[in-house]
Amino acid sequence: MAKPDNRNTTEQVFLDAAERLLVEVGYANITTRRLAEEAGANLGLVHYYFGSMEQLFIRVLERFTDRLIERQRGMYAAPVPFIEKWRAAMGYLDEDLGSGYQKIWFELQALAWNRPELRERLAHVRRQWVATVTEAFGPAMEEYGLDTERFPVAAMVALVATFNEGIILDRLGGVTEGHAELLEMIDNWLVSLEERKREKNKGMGDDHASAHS
Amino acid sequence: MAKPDNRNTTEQVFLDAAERLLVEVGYANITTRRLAEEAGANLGLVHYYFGSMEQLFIRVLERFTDRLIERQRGMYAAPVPFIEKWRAAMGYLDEDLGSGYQKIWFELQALAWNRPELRERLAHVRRQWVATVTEAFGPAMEEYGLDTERFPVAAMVALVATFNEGIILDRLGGVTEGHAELLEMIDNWLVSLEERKREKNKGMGDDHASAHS
DNA sequence: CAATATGTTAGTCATTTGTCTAAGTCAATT
DNA sequence: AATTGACTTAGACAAATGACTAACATATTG
Repeated sequence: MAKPDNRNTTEQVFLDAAERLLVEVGYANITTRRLAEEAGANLGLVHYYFGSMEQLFIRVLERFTDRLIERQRGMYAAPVPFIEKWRAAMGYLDEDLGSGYQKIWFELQALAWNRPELRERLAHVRRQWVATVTEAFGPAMEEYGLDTERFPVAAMVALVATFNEGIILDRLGGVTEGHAELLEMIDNWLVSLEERKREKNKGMGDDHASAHS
Repeated sequence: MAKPDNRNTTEQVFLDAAERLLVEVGYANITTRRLAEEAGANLGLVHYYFGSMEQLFIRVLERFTDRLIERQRGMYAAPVPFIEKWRAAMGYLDEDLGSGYQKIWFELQALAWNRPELRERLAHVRRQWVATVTEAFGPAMEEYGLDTERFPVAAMVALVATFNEGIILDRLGGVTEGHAELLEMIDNWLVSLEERKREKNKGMGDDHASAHS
């Protein structure tokens, strides 16, 4: 298959094929032969590169989660207003559905429910995700003047994390009812918070707002 | 196995065994032989009663969702204050985790991602769930004096539905961080809404509040 | 060029899989 | 007690599975 390059290439070909099959048929229906066929490679190579299907799935998970965290970090670290980060994040909901990212992600989760080894890594990813979002939420909530006594940052982050997962789960099941209303409600709320913030800033010296353009 | 009773008994024995295996090993690791062993029944009976594993899973899903919807309906139809319904619903989050209900439920969902036939039924259950919750939320939000223009009932129901699913998903992966804070935040909020309601009622004639005890 | 490490192929192996059948058991009805 | 029908059993079958190996090809290095 991948003659010109080093060992890494064929390995990636297998991981790519595995991701495609996760989208198409789910983890339970992936066999060594099916994987080899999808990768356009020989059956024996699966054993040569990964040793077993179990190890292959671990590699798929590692590569996938690395990319996921990197993207998440990049998005929230960008120097743009919070509402734009939010909209970018919500945009991924649609984008990732079409690309099959979410199917891969949730197939790996379902696989991990029955493999303690994988669960550990999943939990780790989730912790990094929460940490990243928390870093963005803390300052944003302060800017917006939200009462973090009544609405702790940890609670808000947990709310966002869970309802995001729920939305994805719904969509994988073909359900979209209520999603648009929900996202619109939140967006409207953020817009009102932005407006309130701007008025407040104006109240105590508007040199900050006007000095920019 | 189940000699004394009619055909129904052995069938239920298989369905019970299937649920137990869904909890223990997941749908992907259930084979006809393993199922028969778990049920303490003969291998051939699987074919006799269900024809195939596919059909068996359909029966498991049907029985399970029927019970789920019935419970949900009963809970929200009870003539108690909304906050009590809410607390009962949140109580199920812990209860169902211990009993394995959530594992069964999500294994069936994961199975359905790759079986259009099952997806249909899942979506149907979800619609009934939303309908039931909406019936309880509409009146409650009105009582609490929430602005349903800014916070549409459909959006709030979708929020609750999705974050619930997300919490369950987290817990199946062994993650519980932030959940307590989130549930506490919501509970506090509901308590404050209850108080506000009581004060408002007092303001416009307190015969309603005092005439009770 | 020879030697060596790396990558690939075709094919084998023992198990396990889902499905199906023919023979058997047993209780209720006639 | 014989017959009927529902229920159960042991066993068989082809097909598919994961794991593995010995031989071959290729590229890299000395």
